[in-house]
Amino acid sequence: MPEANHKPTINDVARVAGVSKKTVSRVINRSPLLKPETRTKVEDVIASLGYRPNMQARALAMGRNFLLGLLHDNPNAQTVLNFQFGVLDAIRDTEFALVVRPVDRRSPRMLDDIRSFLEVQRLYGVLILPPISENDDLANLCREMGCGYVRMGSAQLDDDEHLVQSNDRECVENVIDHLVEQGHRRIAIIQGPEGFRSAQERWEGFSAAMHRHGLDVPADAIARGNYRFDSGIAAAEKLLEGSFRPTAIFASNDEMAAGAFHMARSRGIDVPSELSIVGFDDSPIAAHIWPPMTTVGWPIREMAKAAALKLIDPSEAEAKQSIFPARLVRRSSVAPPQRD
Amino acid sequence: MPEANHKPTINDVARVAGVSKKTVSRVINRSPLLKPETRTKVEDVIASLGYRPNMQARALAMGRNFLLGLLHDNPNAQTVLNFQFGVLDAIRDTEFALVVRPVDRRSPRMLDDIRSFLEVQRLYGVLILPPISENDDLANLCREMGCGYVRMGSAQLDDDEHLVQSNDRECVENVIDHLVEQGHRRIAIIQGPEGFRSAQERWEGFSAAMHRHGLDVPADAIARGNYRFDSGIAAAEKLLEGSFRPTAIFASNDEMAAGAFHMARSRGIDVPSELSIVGFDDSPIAAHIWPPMTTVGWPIREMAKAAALKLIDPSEAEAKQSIFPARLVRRSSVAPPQRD
DNA sequence: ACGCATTTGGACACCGGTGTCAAAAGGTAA
DNA sequence: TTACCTTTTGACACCGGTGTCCAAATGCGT
Repeated sequence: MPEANHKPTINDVARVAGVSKKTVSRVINRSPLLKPETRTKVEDVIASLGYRPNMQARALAMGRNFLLGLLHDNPNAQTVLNFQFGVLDAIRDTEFALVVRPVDRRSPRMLDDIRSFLEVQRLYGVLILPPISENDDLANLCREMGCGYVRMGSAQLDDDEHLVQSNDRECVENVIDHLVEQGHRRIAIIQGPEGFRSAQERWEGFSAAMHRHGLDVPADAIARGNYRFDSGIAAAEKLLEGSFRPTAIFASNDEMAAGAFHMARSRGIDVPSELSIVGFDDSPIAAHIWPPMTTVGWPIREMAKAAALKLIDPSEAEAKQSIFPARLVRRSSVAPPQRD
Repeated sequence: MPEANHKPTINDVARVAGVSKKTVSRVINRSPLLKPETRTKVEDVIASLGYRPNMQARALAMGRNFLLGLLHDNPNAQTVLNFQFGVLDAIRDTEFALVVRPVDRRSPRMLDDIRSFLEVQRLYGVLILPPISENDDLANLCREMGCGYVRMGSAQLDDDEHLVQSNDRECVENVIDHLVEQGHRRIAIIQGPEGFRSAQERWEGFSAAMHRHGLDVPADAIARGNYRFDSGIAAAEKLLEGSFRPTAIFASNDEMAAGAFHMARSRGIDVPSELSIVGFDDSPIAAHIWPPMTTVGWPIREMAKAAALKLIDPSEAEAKQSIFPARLVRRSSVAPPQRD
């Protein structure tokens, strides 16, 4: 007799369908060696009983949880959030859930902490966000622990590693082209922090484009920040006080660009008539600041979704490495330079 | 003989220590009815073997996972992120992990989706963020599913429900007092969306303070937004075009306040000399916009941490309901009004 | 009709913990 | 010493799935 309101288990399904547990298990796991009519019969019983497999039991038996992990150590919090939404989008309507785990890049115990985390949680796979995605030890750890992983926005790696990135470098070149078209020739850059690949890529794009246009990039035209607002203020101050007298500044992310806005404003310099500024990321601040900021947008949510699907959907996993297009978002922080 | 590099299980520990599985289990679960010397002996073996309990097995046996869930449906994404960091802070150095789950407030299947999510994940407990924390059906569902929960920033509830909130209302009164001290008398408000308790609280604080100061609040002094930037622009436009001619605007959150900045700027109105603006939340935009915005900050990370501890730490759980202090953050978007 | 190769299905052990309950150990009183 | 009670421990079933491996069923050639 069927009990009152007891959650049906695989045994109940098997009993009602007149097959064994294992056969039901095969149906659930889409085993190909089942007679179609058996499959249908079992599926009907599953539906009529409202059976749902117990994830904890599966996790125990398979030694692996139905959880995706998000490993991040990101100075730009907004990016993390967008990334989350992309992953959540990918796993909507699946049995997967998303576990978020911050990583302390500077801690000497970082690897041990993550090892212990992976040991305990037995994740199905992890998505590693920049900049920590550039850490090869971390990637090796994941592999060693038998945990799938996708590295985001990092450099070209072994062919068998999953990677999702965007064409930052090329897009920064487009930014410079745009500024040059507007008539700018003294263009300065606020670089991202040393050792960050994204910062390196953006610098290379800048440098290549400037060179292509035959424009100088003296030391006075270069300042370095750490991707945070305050560092953008300081970097802009250095650039504006130097002898280079830029008519345009490219900042390697929007936060620092906003810092440059701040500095310009506090020195009474009008943006864009006296100084053009371009950022990178198309984060909310870019649209909310005054004047609305021209920046580079990259499809972070789509990238996150693709990364998650690489982990959970074998058919998506075939292309190990994907590149998504970034594009220039034109707003109002760029104008032709004033004549000297 | 001890095997090569096989992860030790509770059986290994029991065998080496010369006790039964169950005794080891008792040690792990801090059962009080163990002889201290037995406990010590087993703990030594655990340490020497480097044993770590398998969470999947525990989850199966106990019908409950060691996961905390974060349920949110929040138009202000930054808040979600801060909240996450607070929770992660609380569960650092524990065996818990954090699962993030967005909720679609407008979907008719919302409750079914969450039910299914809770059924599958068997979370230890969930933290419910505003505004969805105001939904009693959701709270009841959690209780029904045997899942612990803490509601954030909602109203006074049954005494046996966990609740963490801040004194929004009182703090908005302080905002108005501050504006009045500066000499403002025509103060307008941009309300949050209808049906949000936070919006309601902030409105009540505004209204009470205005009344206390004997100041009028005509219809022209009230506009409503939805907590997003664009709605702040529209609301500010309405206020600035009306006959009320406010000298100060209080916006119920920073995003909308930033929209008001935007509108003022696009109409050539200077902030703060011609118009003072105050926001709420102390989100990054408040500090990054020009001029830096006076706003109300509330200790969201501490609140999140407290909420998480209520779920996982019995000693923290005693105080069912906590209130944290919000405070005025003075920056540069408030100045005395110009004479008419 | 029969033997043999190939599907398909099922019994059973196993994953690594926890709960139950009775037995063993220890302590005190008679 | 025995009876009796309390504290501490262990044998065993159980959570709800999956993997192994063998038996039963099916298809096919002769």
